[in-house]
Amino acid sequence: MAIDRTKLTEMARKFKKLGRAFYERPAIDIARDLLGKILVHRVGKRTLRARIVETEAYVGEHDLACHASKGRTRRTEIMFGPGGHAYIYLIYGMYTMLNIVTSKRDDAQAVLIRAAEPLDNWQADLSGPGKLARAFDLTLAENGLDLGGDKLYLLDDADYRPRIVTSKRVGVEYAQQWKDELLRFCVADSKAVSKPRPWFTASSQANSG
DNA sequence: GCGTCGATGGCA
DNA sequence: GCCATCGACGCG
Repeated sequence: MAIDRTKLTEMARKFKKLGRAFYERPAIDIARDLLGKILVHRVGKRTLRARIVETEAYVGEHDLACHASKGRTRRTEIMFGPGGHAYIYLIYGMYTMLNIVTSKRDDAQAVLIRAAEPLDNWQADLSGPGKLARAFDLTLAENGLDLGGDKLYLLDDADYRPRIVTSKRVGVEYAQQWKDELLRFCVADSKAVSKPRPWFTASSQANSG
């Protein structure tokens, strides 16, 4: 059968790999913009793909929830580098968290990828940062990967315009005044968003399906 | 459905 | 001694 040239051109326009210009902006903007984007990890013969539906912004050294607020250490060094790299760290001795380093060199900001909807008929539960990183086979060995490469990267989906809900970040009770900042971003009504779901109150969540 | 608890290891 | 978590367990 003949190659559908029109369709290929359309796909190329719609699903462009995100590059330097996208990443070298503030984390708060990128956290919003990443909703609906497609995360890709090529591991062996497999290509794992999912649509991002939940993120959190960690906005710099002054943000007490941001690891960079501890200053430059071996762990946080990657955050102080240029945007467009993966910051992956171990938490609770058994889970890794995938973050996207944003902004420019010496401005340590990042976006945590918290949940996604699997694509390509991939049956996986990606509703939570630990589950997502595990399913995507992301370990400390992938820390620092350049998202401009062909191993781990993000694709735009130019026509996807989700409705967005903001809420407080999860698990940062220690961060004093920063714990209540609305820096968590979710695709409204996506079933893949992790708990607590920001669009339900405690009681309505108990009464729903 | 909801609260509580413990696993488990890098890092400062 | 902390953790940007998760799943198992007990409750009534």
